[in-house]
Amino acid sequence: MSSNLHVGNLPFEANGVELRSLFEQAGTVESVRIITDRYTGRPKGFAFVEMATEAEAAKAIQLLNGCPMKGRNLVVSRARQEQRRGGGRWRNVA
DNA sequence: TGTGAGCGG
Repeated sequence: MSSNLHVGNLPFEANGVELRSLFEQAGTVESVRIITDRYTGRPKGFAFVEMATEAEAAKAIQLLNGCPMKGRNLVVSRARQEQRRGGGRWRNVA
């Protein structure tokens, strides 16, 4: 049970450790994943932060959304539907 | 490297 957060406007100078530390101020961070291009290996400039609960996720949004980080302000919002990492395809659709 | 959506363990 966790709530995924989409973090945009992420400075390329930021690391998952810094992001995690930031989000831990809002609650329990399950995991932090910085998105990088799988084909070029370049950072896409945004990340996903998994919070323990929806309440902490909401708190993280209020605390870290628009928060200045390394000269850039973060954009924290709820992640989209998680049907992206389902292995590339939905489950066996009838 | 910028308004973006994750494929790894």
